[in-house]
Amino acid sequence: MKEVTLKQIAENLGISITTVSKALKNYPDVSKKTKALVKEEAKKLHYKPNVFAVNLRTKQSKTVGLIIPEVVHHFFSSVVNGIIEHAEKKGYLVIILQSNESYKLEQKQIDLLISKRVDGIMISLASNSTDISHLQEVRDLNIPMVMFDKISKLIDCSKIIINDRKAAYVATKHLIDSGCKRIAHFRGALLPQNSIDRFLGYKKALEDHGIQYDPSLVYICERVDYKDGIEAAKKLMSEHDDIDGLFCITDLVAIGAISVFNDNGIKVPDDISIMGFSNWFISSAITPSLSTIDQPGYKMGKATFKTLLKEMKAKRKELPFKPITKVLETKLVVRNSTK
Amino acid sequence: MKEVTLKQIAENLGISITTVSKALKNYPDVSKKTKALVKEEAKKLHYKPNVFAVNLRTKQSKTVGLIIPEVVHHFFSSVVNGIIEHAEKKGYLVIILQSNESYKLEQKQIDLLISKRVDGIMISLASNSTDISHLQEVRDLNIPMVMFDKISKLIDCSKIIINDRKAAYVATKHLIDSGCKRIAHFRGALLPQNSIDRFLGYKKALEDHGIQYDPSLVYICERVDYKDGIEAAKKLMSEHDDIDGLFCITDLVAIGAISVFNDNGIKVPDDISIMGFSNWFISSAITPSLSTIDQPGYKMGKATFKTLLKEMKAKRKELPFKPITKVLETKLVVRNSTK
DNA sequence: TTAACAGCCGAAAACGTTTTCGATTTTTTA
DNA sequence: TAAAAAATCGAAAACGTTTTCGGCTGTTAA
Repeated sequence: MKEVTLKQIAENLGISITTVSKALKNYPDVSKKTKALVKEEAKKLHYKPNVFAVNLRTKQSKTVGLIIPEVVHHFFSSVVNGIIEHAEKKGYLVIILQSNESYKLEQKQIDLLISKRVDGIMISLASNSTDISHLQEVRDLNIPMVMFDKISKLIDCSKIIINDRKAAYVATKHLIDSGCKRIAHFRGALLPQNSIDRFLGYKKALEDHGIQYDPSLVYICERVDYKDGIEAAKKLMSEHDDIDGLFCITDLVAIGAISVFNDNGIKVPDDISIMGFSNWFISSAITPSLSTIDQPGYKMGKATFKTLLKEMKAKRKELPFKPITKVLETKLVVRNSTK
Repeated sequence: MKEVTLKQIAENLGISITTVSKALKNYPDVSKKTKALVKEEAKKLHYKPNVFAVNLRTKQSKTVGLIIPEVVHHFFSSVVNGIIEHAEKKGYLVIILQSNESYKLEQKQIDLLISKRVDGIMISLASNSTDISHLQEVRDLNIPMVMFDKISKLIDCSKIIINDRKAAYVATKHLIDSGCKRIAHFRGALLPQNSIDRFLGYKKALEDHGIQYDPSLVYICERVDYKDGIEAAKKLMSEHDDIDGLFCITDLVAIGAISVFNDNGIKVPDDISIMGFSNWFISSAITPSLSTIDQPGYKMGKATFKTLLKEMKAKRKELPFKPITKVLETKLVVRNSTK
């Protein structure tokens, strides 16, 4: 049971390997008759080109790499969804790696992808990635790369993002518009740009609407998850009793907070209005359903791959490529956790 | 700016390519002195082997394929997590494909993976995959394959599963033990084995405990999601008023049902006890928190890859490999939606 | 009749690695 | 000191494809 190769077909037909190869790829200097013959024989033998040889010869793998902080995560899995669907359509396969929010791992994985010779790399940074020499290496090797969501401004490459600051502004403004006067904010860790930007949007909205910014109303959620939300809410309750609005950096944090309020007889949204962020789909399934900002994960994945594709094409044709930055629209989603 | 190759190193050192190759791989017939020289030079030039050439020569890609019905799904993303983590440790990369529960797509993707010459394939079947000729092809080509969670009994390969029937039995028994007499079941579609097995477990538990099985208490949720849960719950409410227990095929269905009961003044668990299935982590975040069956996604991913690895190793050594079936333990998780 | 040309085909190099096997040198043994 | 054994190296084939370039045939134009 041997592999079917060009050689095999050539021998069967009594012609050269060259002609077989060219016939299968519709080169103009092969007669219609031979083309038909070759194609028929290829089909008969179930010929499939050996990708290993093709890769070696063409110097491309038709494979792209994707690094995300977490796989088990609604937003990122939506991005993955958008990416692999469009990649497959264009004949590319996707290798997925998870940095676990670790800078060290991220660095290793970049090396892995480079040594695997993927045609391009898509990455959303780990929160603690401040050193970016590994990313610079990708640029230096002239490997197409697109960053999305969690990006670094220090690297010159294409970027697909949302305007976190603006979105947070809209979220906070919605709380203000619905009558909230004392609005707390559960923010993320101090370093990640997302966390900073959302905080700044919150602050700006307050200031623009005549509400004094009060640092004691801002709580830090390091891991930005359900438990963080619970703890921050408990702390908030013990330290303040006049809060009527809360903007959380994540739906998950918001859900944690809601559960605390539910347990303590604080009515949402009557006593306190709550905004989440992401529109993780479970936010429509809790009680009360959560008002939030829709973060378009699928679209981001799609745009990320399409941009990478352009860059890969340009590279193959040895054309210059100017990195672009695309800002995707977010949407305010009003449900029952706000008035 | 040329690529660094073995040839390059050989020329620099005035020795042969063969020796360089062997030195880097610690062949015994290279002197310590040359080895040191070669390694030093390799490091100096940042030599990285060309995987394309290695693949061609060794006939393996050190890459495995993974096909799942859905990426944006808590259980499957947990499996993905378990797989890619352990694969990376062993030097394998993972290509992820999503069948979108479509048999047609699944078939194409298998072909894709075959033509990419992955070293092995892991797959959880689409619900409507009854024809399994594409899987048989994988077997025929002697490509290592492991099926997990949604499997087909007709294919002779390794399988990693849970005992759905037993788990459903435990879930239903928990309802019975806590005093429920009239227990409804929101099941999945008619075809998928999971759906059938969970239904059978439910039925068996009733029968074993002297409760008459009543077909009118079983509702079908085609898509097994939140909306299905809502609709089934509404229907249940309109058709029956004596239900005191409900076992749902999925946490998501259960959450949908709970929201309906919440809205209609039906107290959970006082009026009706509810069991989910999966222990999707949001189930601890809703009110009331959901009692459920823990389905070990991460462990399943880990076991799936490890089994595949064994099979790949056996193949390389041309040893026979006897497919195994591993049944992972599930756990009853009691929270506040049951008494 | 010759030159030019189009149409068709194949030899051969190249991609970069791995591995077999034989050659050469050095060391050990008798 | 000669023979045997060990240590070290390299030539070359192989993996299967793509592509350049030149050759051959037969037709057309001058």
